[in-house]
Amino acid sequence: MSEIETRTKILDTAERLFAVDGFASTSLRAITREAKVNLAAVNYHFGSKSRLIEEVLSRLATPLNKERLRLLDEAEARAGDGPPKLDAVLAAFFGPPIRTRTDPRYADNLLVRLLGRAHADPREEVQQVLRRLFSEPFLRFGAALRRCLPHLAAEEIFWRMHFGVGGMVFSIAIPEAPPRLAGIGDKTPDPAILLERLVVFVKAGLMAPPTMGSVSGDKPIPPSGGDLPGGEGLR
Amino acid sequence: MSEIETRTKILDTAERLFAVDGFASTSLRAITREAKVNLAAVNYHFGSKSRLIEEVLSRLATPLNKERLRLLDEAEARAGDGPPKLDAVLAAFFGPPIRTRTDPRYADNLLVRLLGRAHADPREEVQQVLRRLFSEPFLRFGAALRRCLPHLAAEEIFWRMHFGVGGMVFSIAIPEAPPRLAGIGDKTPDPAILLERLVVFVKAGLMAPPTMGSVSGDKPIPPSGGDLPGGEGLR
DNA sequence: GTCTATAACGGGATAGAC
DNA sequence: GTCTATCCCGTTATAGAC
Repeated sequence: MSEIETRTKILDTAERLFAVDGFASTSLRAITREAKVNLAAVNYHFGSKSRLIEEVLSRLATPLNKERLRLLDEAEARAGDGPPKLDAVLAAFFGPPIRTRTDPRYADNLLVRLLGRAHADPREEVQQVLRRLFSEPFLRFGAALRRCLPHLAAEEIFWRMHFGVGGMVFSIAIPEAPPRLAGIGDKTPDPAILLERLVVFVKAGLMAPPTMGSVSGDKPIPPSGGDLPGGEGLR
Repeated sequence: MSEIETRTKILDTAERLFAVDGFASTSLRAITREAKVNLAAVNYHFGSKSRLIEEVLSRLATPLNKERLRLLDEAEARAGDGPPKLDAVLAAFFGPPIRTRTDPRYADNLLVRLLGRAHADPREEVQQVLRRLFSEPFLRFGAALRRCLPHLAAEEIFWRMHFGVGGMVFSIAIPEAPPRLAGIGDKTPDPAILLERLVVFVKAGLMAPPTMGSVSGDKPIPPSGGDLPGGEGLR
């Protein structure tokens, strides 16, 4: 068996198992057993489990980011000198990951689930990889959104976008809880419909009026640290 | 040392470590070391790590649910026979977990972080516990929201609520990624402000027009919102 | 009830034959 | 490059002393 095949088989299998069971619960033994390769091959090709995780993530992030940025570029080009359309920006961001379901390799939302696992992983090494892979596209989308929503502080856009990412990750990527919780049924609905629901939801959330002041019922704490507006702020 | 003290010390320490490092990455050794109790005490008092996790979760869920439902009852009482106010319902749902930061035991958003870890955990046993603990309150809030938003299909409300929960969990509960990703700085902002941002965001999302694919017998959304490039996207 | 000691197991990593 | 065999460690769990 050629070296490349082995490497790829490991990556493919690891990707699937990581997405379904999480990184911590997936052992190298399970991966190599399913991939029908030898246990030692992982360390030979990747050096360690950590670096295998890193490889898996960066292999999927590269085309994903490219596609997202391509769509964003298109949206900005269509808008000329003005701000791009909010719908187009959101579709460029949320569309590519969700549409990967049409790729047979990523059936069952494998890619989005994997992203969810990574985002939820507490280990600093995983978080580092995520920052390395996604910081730049995230910043570009942040900039585009600021142009769409000039009345909002950059910090507010940032957090609202994070709520949206959280929504995607939690509802689609980590499908354990949602479907059964409320007795709606066992099956996750068609991802295309979820995408539409999500974009509608996030768009409305982004277009909400700026946040100011504190929600009733919460008594503020002596301001030793954080203060409301601006503060540490944005560049 | 009394039996109760030991048990409680284990619960307190486990809670903190689980919240910070996740369930899988926290060993019983780490817990007993920090709690200054014997390793075997965990198995003596709880039987297994799984049941310790269950205990930790149910200990925090009980008062949390009680408070949430109390606030919901109040909101419904204030509304008389009409539907409760949407703001009040959302504040009843999101407020209690976030406000736990004023409890010194849950400083640093420990409670919400723990909820996040649990929701993101792939293990069926953990998901079972979550369903057991949170199904009933979740259904009650779902019913209240349906009364606030009678034009939305129950399924749509359900998913939008999940997006909101995802937003909370991902942005507040799992703080590894957000603050640093976009160069906004290292510190998580004041949770009171986050709560308000979140409520504003979720409220707007809930009040968005129905999604096109929804089963509610309603008018389709304005088509200006639905253009998702990429063809495959929506049906 | 609590702790010491250890069992029983599975994990990741590695040396060395081929 | 690949595989076999093995190492060493940390894990949960348990048996038995106190």
